[in-house]
Amino acid sequence: MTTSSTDDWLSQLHANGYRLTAPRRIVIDIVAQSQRVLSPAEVHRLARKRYPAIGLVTVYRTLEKLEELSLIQRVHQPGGCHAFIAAAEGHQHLLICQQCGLAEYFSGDNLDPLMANIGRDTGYIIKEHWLQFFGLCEDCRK
Amino acid sequence: MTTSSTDDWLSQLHANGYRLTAPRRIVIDIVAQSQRVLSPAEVHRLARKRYPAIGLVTVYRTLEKLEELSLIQRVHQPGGCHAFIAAAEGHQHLLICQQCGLAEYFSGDNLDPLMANIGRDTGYIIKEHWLQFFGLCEDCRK
DNA sequence: GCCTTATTGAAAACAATTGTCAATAATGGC
DNA sequence: GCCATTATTGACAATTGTTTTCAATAAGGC
Ligand SMILES: [Mn+2]
Ligand SMILES: [Mn+2]
Ligand SMILES: [Zn+2]
Ligand SMILES: [Zn+2]
Repeated sequence: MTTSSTDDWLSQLHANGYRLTAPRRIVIDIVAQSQRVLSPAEVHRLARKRYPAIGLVTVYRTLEKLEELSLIQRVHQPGGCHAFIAAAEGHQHLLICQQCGLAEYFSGDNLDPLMANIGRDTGYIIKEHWLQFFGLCEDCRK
Repeated sequence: MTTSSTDDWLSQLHANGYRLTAPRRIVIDIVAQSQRVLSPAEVHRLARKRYPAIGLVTVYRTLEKLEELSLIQRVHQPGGCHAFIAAAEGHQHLLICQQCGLAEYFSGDNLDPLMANIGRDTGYIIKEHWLQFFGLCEDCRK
């Protein structure tokens, strides 16, 4: 429980007037260090290994604050939309392993011309876009 | 309750051994004719205007069958992922109005080179992609 | 260290969805 | 058209995921 992003998140929470408690530190460390998307229930399961008394409600409340501070983002998948992962710096998109949830950010989509065309053709003002790739990570390809 | 796609969906249900009942016909007509994404509760509200006795459960069950036959697809949005809309023919993506839910399909993304790059760089086998645009439709721009 | 007040965990409340079941009605065969 | 079979319906209960309530606890500024 002592790497860069964990401490950074803790500082940001503290800077926003939130208190740094033991259960909160653990939830934050788990999510900040995870390379894969995690649901609240999964975070809870992992957190209990380190702090058996922690309640699922505390996990929800901590995730809520992290999302509010844009430190994490919700991840939508065909199977459900209840997972979270550390937010990207800047504009990036996710590539997610369908098997294990391992996630990587990428950038470099070139959607502006397409959005311009579609906007013109449909009369919509396009404000936002979602792009996500799904596949199998190196390990899960076997 | 008598346009092309409605009748087509009814035939397909029938062809798959499902019975054509009054409540089912109404749910199907509502979803088949809708230009905007609808949640189960919204479908239920609309359906009750035509068939007051219809239960929400019947709406869920009908949507389930329509999804199973790939006649509708679930729509994910920042605010929630419980909406449905008529499925696209072929590979297309959605542009959705953030205000009223009016939806249009588009195609023409050119993501193959990007997917090839990302796949090579990360070691993932990319199997699927999601792309969605969000904005304001002509009416909702005021 | 002390005091204020945010935070915690347990339990209850909510909301969305799914399962159970007896009554009803669609369908295919006659 | 009429019947028997059996899928479907709606009311209600059960689940699941999430939020609220509340008294007890413990951060953190002083
Ligand atoms: Mn982009
Ligand atoms: Mn595409
Ligand atoms: Zn994997
Ligand atoms: Zn609109």
